[in-house]
Amino acid sequence: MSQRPTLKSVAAAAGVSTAAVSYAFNRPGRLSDSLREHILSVATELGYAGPDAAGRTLRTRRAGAIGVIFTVGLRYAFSDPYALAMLGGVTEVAEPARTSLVLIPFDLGDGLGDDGLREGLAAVHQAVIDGAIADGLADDHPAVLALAARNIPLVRSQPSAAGLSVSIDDHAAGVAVGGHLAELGHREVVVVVATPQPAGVLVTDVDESALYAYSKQRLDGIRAGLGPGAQVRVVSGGRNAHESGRMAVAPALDGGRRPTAIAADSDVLAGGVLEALRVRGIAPGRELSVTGFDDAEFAASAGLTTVRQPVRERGRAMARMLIDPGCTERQVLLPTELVARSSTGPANH
Amino acid sequence: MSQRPTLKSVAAAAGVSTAAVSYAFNRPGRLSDSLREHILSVATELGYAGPDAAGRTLRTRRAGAIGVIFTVGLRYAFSDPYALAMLGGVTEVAEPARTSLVLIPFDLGDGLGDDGLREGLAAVHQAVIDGAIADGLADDHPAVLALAARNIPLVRSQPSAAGLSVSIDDHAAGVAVGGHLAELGHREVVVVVATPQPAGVLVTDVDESALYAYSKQRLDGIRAGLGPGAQVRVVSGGRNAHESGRMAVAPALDGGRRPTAIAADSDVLAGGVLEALRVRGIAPGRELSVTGFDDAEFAASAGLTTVRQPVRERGRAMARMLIDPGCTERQVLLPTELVARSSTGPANH
DNA sequence: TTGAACCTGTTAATCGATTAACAGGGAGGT
DNA sequence: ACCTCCCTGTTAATCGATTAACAGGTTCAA
Repeated sequence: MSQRPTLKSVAAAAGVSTAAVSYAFNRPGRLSDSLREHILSVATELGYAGPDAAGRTLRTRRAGAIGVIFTVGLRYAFSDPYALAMLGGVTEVAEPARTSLVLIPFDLGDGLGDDGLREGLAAVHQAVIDGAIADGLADDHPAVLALAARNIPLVRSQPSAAGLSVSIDDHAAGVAVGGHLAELGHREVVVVVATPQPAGVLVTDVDESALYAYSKQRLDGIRAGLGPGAQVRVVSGGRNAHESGRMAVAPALDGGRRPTAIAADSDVLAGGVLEALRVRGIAPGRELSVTGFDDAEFAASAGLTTVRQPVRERGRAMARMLIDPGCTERQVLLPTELVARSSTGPANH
Repeated sequence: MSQRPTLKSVAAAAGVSTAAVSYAFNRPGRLSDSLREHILSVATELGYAGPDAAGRTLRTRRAGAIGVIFTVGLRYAFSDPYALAMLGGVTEVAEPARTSLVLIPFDLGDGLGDDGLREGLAAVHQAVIDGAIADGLADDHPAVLALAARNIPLVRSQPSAAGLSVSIDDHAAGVAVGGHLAELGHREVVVVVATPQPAGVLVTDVDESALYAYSKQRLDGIRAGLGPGAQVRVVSGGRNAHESGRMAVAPALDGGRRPTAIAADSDVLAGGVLEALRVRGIAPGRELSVTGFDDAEFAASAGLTTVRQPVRERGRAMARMLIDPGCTERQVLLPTELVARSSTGPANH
């Protein structure tokens, strides 16, 4: 008696078939007005608010939601300008389509046991979604593999054989940065990247095979753009955050030969680098060149040389692929553009 | 044959019961190692990635996800500092609990027909969640009603008879603002609020019954704090955004008698107000007083008098109520504090 | 008068999984 | 020799809904 009301119990109480109740909620017009009203009134009387979401999703095989997973821990996403712009783009498309956004956490933890891994990916398996977006994760990342194994459409941020993707040419963008620095005469460059570690965990001897996929490509591009003979060191201050960039400056400058340029993997990191330089009284562009990535809002006013990419449009395109049935594109390549500003200058003053 | 594999088909292929397959994935140890491995290998062979989320959710009645709905259109949330701080707090609790966050869009549209309404709330009904958070919406808002009718726990941002809530005393905070202004001698005050309209839609003659619940309370508080005889006008520039605050200044100053203070409903709005004053060459605090709400990060450096509230903690507390089984609190009241800075000063210079 | 077409409502199969209850067989204790 | 307990695996009920197919009754035109 005190059970939660269901379609069935409403039908019983109203003296009709379950089909009728279902129609009353989902297809007004399929029933006579009088019966529909009767059913609806019985429903409210019983405190029945409409068909249960789980039951309906199982039956119709439609969840009305798309999932999103990130490189960055979910709790940091809300302070990461890149992630926010991306999500904003996704929402622009999802909201008018009445589609919910499911932000899915995952935690690979330290225990690498198979079961521990499945545990950390519980939310990825559990998420009730019609499709998913994986941003920044490599194709062989466990969370991406888990998502790909579920037979739902998956949009990646790098082109992947025959799969859906929205990407930029990270390697070419890296070449542009490297080429720009090479033209200015830079031969000693430190690259600052984000890694999955918490912010503030400094890694000077970065294992390049463990880099985020996009970082690796940009790095290779920078090396190619700089040409042979250039010295490139990689430093990380943890996740993609202002603080990480700040922390990375000390090991960049103090260890061994001093670089003439620092190339950061994002504008947020570059912002931290610039701040650290200011504290040390080093003039960006004159004494030391700095580059960023993304062309975030503050980059222009900070005079930061960076690679512009249409982040918001990226989110839109990714969502479109999942939501718009008329969308036939499967692999979108977005343009990038090097924007030279005052934070870069000649290596030999 | 080309069907998506299911628990049943895997069981058939492996020559075992469906129960065995289920246990293989969910309860290692319930089966002998040999059988488990056999099942798992058959599963991978068939391309079966594990139990289907929809089916499992229906059976277990657990979704592993909580929903969030906002006052602000979802696509704006990602640029609203308040919303971001709130979401950040929610995530701090949800992520370690491997719980997904479902951002639910809703659209009341213009057509007020019953069916149109149900249509606009489709995502609210459809969302597969274990509980939900409604922030900023009044108890009688259609989206909140729809959510409340689903028999899942709902956390509101205002105390509501016997329901879960995490709130601040908006009225008292308003009184604090009003009292502060009254002490300084202000008798003509313009209150700037956010309304559901898009940014940039100016409303000078605000219908107070249509205000967001929290706005209404703060407004009443401000009136009470100012005491009898004070003149209060309400202006809105649309949704909670910098731009809205900027737009609101013209009608605030130009219409009729000139106020000596502007009280904004959020720091973001206040930021817009300050900018507009700067353009007009009016000195905040000396010629015209300005107050905000929230104590956002930039408020201190901008010298903005505001009401501090622990937004992040609010998100955490809301999430805890839904996720932590050991959480017994049902109605949490968070503290607020008036922070007087340089943007307010005596009315009679 | 005869169908055709439409309106309403029902029957019953199905979506994909979980888990209490049960049962057979060995191990081990007395 | 007998009883109990543990280990593995199965049976079968159930979670809450959707919808193709069908059927009885009207309506209406020819």
